[in-house]
Amino acid sequence: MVNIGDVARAAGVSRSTASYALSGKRAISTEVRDRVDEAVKALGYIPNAGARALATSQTMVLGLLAQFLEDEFAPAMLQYILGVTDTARELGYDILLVTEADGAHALRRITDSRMVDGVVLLNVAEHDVRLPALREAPQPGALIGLPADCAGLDVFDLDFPEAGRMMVDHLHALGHRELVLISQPEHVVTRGGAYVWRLRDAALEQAQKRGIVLHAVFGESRQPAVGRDVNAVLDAHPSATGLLVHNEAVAAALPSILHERGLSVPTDLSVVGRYSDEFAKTFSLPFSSIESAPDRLGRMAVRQLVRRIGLPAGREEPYVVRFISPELVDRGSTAPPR
Amino acid sequence: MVNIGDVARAAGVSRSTASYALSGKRAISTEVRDRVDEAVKALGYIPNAGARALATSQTMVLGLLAQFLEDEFAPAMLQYILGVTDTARELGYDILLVTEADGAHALRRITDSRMVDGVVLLNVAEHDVRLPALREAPQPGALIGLPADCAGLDVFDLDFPEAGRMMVDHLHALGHRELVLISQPEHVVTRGGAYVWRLRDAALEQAQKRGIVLHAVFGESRQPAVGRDVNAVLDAHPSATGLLVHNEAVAAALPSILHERGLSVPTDLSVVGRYSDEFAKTFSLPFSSIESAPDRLGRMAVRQLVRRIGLPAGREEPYVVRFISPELVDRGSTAPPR
DNA sequence: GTTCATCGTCGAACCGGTTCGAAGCATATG
DNA sequence: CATATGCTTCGAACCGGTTCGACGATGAAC
Repeated sequence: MVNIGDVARAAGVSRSTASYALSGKRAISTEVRDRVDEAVKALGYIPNAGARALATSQTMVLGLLAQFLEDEFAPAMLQYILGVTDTARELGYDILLVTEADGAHALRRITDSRMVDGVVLLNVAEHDVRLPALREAPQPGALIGLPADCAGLDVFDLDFPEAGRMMVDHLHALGHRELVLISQPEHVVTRGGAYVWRLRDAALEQAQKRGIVLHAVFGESRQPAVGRDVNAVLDAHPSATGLLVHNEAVAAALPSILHERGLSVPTDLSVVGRYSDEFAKTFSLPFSSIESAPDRLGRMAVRQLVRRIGLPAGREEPYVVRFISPELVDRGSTAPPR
Repeated sequence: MVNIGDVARAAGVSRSTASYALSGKRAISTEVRDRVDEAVKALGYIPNAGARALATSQTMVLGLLAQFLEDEFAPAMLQYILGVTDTARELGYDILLVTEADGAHALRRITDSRMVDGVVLLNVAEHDVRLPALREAPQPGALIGLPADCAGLDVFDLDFPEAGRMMVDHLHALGHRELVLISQPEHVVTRGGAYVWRLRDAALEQAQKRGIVLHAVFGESRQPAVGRDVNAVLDAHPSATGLLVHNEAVAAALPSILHERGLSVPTDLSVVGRYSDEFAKTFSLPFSSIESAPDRLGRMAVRQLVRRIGLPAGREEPYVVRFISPELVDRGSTAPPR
């Protein structure tokens, strides 16, 4: 393989001069620079990443730690991953994707061996076991998902409480007085998915504030349990006129279920969901919903991470915790109750 | 950061001895080995990946080139990715995930800079532009998806022609004599997704051989076009008694569509799909289908790639093209026609 | 009591970049 | 004419591992 020595020889200069000509870190005569550029092209020279990493202690690679937990909706994850990889590439970074079950161990491995310049954590839990490892790591990290303790970390997430309030207010304003909220399965919550609680608590509080009834239940995430469960919920609350769905599997199954029950939307029942735009498009869900914009979160996290990596040693900017505001996309699935 | 020199000093030996003690490539007294192991633990030593890559010209990283093409079903991709990452990790490799639009360029970048020891290509097209770049690369590569020319590459794919024949034969055996096949959108094919053609051609041929009628059409992949299109297809072939669905978006939309038309499965219409098991579970599709087992393909590709990486220089084993046999999972959506 | 293997360890070189200090040279300055 | 200045370029050291050749010590063989 051709190395910088070959380039230097072909251009008739020393290795250091070739290096400076390419990096532009010192003044080089245009004549020499042209000769070096020519040699690079002629020989097809591409710097060796390992050698460069060793010399500069920069790998231009970011770690992306995704954990695929059972009973969480996997396809949604892909949107985050794409947001992260695309943005990273725009900024000159590649992505090391880690899906190991033992996230803390994997994190230590890639940070301590200096394979990456920084790390993005996906699907962060309330008390995420990866956080202690990340805080000890020599590289900075950014989180997608809000944990209990954000100290020393940049955190990005959807404003779930606000999403809960918006869903309630939207239906309240239309005149609804009894609603049902179907959340993710309860074991998603106990495992640390606090976003479920945050939306739910805020929705309950807002309902109380508005003086309306909100039945909050946990849904299933797999068929055939989903169908049975949703039917049971609807049977249990026959007078409810609005449905809030914070559960992709339930949302996906809902059109068929309502059809079977002879209910039409929004005449018989108003429905508001909470899932990504991409999800709605792919599965043709006709429900108004609060977008979660996973690609935007990925983009923000990488931007901030790269900014922090670029900070001169010693200088530490304040860490940010940033929530994106929920937006309700109207697909015509809500109306005043009958 | 602690390096091997620190370990050597703590153990009272030379750097080379410490290295040999850790790698086991030369005989070392148990006493020294224990002292070195102790020092490693006490100092928390983890070798620098860049330095090791430079010295050994092995990075223990595999490149994974995924391309997210418009109008192809993205969530399916995730299953491949997981099969690849999990298997790679089992074999000691990490994964560099590349999703750049210009795949050939990205491939050259990561191979020529020696960031990876090998490459897995996902979603390979009939005349994939990445293949010339891969053939010139110094590292081996494995493909998931069958291109026109497999020379010098290990290739893995589902046996799509056999899948097409199985779908036809299954319904033919039940007594059906007029079928409709809905494939992926036509522009997926023209862009190089030859698997669509391979299944379709084999199905048509098999239908002819059995002496039955098969109407082969291309479906849409996005709502609301999917719904309109499927309804039009059903209207156009009112006497067809069986439906073959090689299109995730159509499969996902089908339950609602059939419900609206007042058709029940399998009494009025028999349906056979072709999608992954995971897809069927997540979206509660009640259709018998041919599994594509994306995780198994990912696993096979990585296994073979790692085997080839381990081959001593100069020795070249014959390249393999391996198809996994389709399996029809019966979910009770087929029956003799009325 | 030499000679010869064998075993365990060390020093030095190497992988391929980057970067620091210094040196050569032409030109401007006193 | 001697010195200062700025612009280019070079040599050498360094990043942190691995690996080759050599060397001293120990025990066996003759």
